[in-house]
Amino acid sequence: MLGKAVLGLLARESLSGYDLAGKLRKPVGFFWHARHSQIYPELRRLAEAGLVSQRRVDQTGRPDKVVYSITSSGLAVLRAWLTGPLPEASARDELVLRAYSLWLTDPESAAAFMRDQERRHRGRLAEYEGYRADIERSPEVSDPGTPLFATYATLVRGIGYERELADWCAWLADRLVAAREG
Amino acid sequence: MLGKAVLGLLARESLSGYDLAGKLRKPVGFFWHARHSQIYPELRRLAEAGLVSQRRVDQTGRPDKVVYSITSSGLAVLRAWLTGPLPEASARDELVLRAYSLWLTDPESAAAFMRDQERRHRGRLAEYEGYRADIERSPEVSDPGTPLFATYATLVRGIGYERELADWCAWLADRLVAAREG
DNA sequence: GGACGCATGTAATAGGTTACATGATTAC
DNA sequence: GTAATCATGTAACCTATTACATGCGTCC
Repeated sequence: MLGKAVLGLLARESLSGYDLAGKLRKPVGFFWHARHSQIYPELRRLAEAGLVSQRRVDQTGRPDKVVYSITSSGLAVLRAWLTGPLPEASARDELVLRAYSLWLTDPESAAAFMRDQERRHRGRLAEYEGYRADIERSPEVSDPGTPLFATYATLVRGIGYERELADWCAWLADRLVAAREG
Repeated sequence: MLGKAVLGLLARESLSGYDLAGKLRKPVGFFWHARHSQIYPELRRLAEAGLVSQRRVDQTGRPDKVVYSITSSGLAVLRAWLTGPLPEASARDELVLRAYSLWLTDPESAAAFMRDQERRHRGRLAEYEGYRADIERSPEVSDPGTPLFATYATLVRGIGYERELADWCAWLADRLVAAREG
C-alpha cells in the first residue's frame, strides 16, 4: 500500500526520497502518510522490482540526492491497482472507540472532551475549505485527466469527513448534557 | 489500543477470549476490530497487569473456557483513557488513496469503480439504519449512563461515516462522467 | 558556535495479519 | 464420516513507529 502511495506521487513528478518523505508527512490525498524511515527501504524495493528508476543528481550548496521516476511498468502496476478489487476496509478510530465506553464517565467531562474534539476537527475543516477555495480557481479541477482533479476529489472527501466528524462530536456533546437537563 | 477495546467490552460484561474474538470480528463500536490471535496474548498481558481477572468455567457438552472480568484497576485505567489526550489520528483510507491517482485511468472505468464502491457503502448504511431502528425503541438510548447510549453514539457515527462516503463516491462518479458530456 | 534544513540511512520495538496447530462436541 | 461451532493457542511475516546515526551547507 505504501508502494502505491509512492508510485502515485511519482506518477505526478519525479522526486527524491527526501521530497517524498516531505509530501507524505502530511497525508497525501488527505488519507495516507508515512515517515522517511519507511520510504527509503520502500524505494529500494520499488527500484528492485523495476517500478521506479533512479538518477543521481549532483547539487552545489546542498547534499547530492537521488531522484526517483516512475517507469512504464510502474505506471502499469499503478493503473491496474486503481480499479482492481478493493479489500474490506478495516476502519479504526480511537475517538469512536472511546465513545463506546463513554457511559463510564460523568456526562459533563465526556461532553467537554467531545467539544474539544469538535474544535479540533472544525479547525482542520476550515483549513481544508481554504485549500478548496484556492484549488477551485483553476479550470483544471473539472478535467478528470489532470492530477488536480484527483487532488480535488480527495480534498472534497477530506472536507466531508471532517465536517461529518465535527458534527457528530457536537451532536454527542449535546446529547450528553441534554439528558441531564431534560 | 487493543487493550482498551477489550477493557471496554469487559466493562459491559465478562467474556471468554472466544467471545471477545467473536465481538471483535465485526468492529466493536463500528470502528475497532481484532482477531483471536491478537486477543489471547492481549488477555494474558491485561491479566499480568492486573486489569482483568480470570475464572475457569467448566462446561458440559462443550470445551471448558476461561472467563475474563475487568478489575477495579482495569476500570480506572479505562476511565482515565476515555477523556485523556487523544493523539493525532492518522487517517488511512485505500479508497481515497486510489482516488488520488484516478486521473491516470479513463473516466468511465473510474466512474464504474466509484459506483461500485457507492453500492457497497449504501449497503452498509442500510444495515446500520436497521440497527438504529431497533436500538431507538429502547428508552435507555437517552441515558448517557448506559452502555446502550454509548453503542448508539458509535452507531450514529457509523451511519454518518457511511453516508458521507457513499455520497462522495456518487459525487465523484458523477463528476467523472459529467466532464465527458459537458 | 549553534540551530536549522537538506539528505539518507539503520535498528529496536510495537502492532497486526495469515497461517499453522490442536481437540472437543453437535448436527446432518 | 464430515462439517460446523466452541475453545485456545503459537509462529512467521509484514507494516509502521520511534529512536539512533551521520554529514553537509547555510544563516544568525
